[in-house]
Amino acid sequence: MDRRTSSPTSGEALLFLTDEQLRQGIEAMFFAYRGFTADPDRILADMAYGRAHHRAVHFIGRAPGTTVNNLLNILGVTKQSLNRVLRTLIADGLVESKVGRADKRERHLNLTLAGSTLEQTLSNAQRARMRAAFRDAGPDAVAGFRTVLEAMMDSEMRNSYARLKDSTS
Amino acid sequence: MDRRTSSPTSGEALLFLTDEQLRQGIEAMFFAYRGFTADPDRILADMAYGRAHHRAVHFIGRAPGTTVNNLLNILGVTKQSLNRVLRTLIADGLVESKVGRADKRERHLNLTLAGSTLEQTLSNAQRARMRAAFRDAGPDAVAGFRTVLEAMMDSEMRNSYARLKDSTS
DNA sequence: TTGGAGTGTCAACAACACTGACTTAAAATG
DNA sequence: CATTTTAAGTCAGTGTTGTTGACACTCCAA
Repeated sequence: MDRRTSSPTSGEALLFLTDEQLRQGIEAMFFAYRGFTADPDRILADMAYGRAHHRAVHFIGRAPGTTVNNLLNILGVTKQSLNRVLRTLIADGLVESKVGRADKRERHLNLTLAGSTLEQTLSNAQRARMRAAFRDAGPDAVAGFRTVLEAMMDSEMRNSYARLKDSTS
Repeated sequence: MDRRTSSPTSGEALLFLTDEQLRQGIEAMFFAYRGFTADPDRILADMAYGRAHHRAVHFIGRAPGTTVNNLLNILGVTKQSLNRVLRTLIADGLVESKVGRADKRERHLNLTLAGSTLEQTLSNAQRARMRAAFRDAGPDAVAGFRTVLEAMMDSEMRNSYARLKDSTS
């Protein structure tokens, strides 16, 4: 109905919060995410792997030696779902699982050389698009992009994100 | 191509294009998209519908009277996949399909009252999060957010996005 | 020693995507 | 007018990724 339903009393300052602006933001997220995953998906389509494998390989590469439980929290899926993916990755020699030293119940996950190669291939494809987008948009836009995305996360996800971010900064 | 790289010696100006910065952008997209879909997903989980129904209802509401083919292009799925979703939505009385006047091969899709209600419910949930994120981040960050997302889209998606954007601006 | 945590596995199922093949109807084209 | 193309719908089969629920095993800690 009315596009500027946000708050008629707040004046010009909040025009970026109208329903129409929000809807455009929503649609931008939808279309951009498709681009975001398109390149790795194309590579994976030729293999017996999917997006879930990409995610697992990405975060194992990012946090070497991580435990299954930690990965579970980052990925936000059930252990059964992750296990199916991990099993194939381990069977295919892309990931190795080592029993923990301190706590032998835990399994520590690492990429093998082959796993690291796959991770690089996928990352390079995804980074190329991100780099082009960042370059076209410029540093100020990139800062805003990150700020909004961070504000959009659930708080647990924001914690995971911050932990990963700080681990290599 | 290169709008920002006019300083060929790179240096400070391109620090936002390091692999580490790109990786953080990638992870921000991943975590944020989870938040982005979380609220509507929770609502849909209690019904017999999923994310695909949400998307269909969203874009039919956004472009009333759209044809099946147009929706197909926007959503980027096969007609079999879309048809499965549309069939249930039509059967449940949320969407109505009318034979085209000019071209009788086409079907024009519109939300019924019930469909519009569902769309509002889902949109409100998703907009609430987007609004909070936008408000926290501020107008400049939002502008940057939109700029980067647009640069990340495939060109066909960018066209769809622009067409929708202009249709209500 | 008992209870609980971390892990792994089996089975069943659902959502959502895909391909391929086919039909119907209508429009467009020669 | 005959042929081809387009729009939509359908049937059948398949694959990936997610879910529950149930159960076993190992190990840590009270």
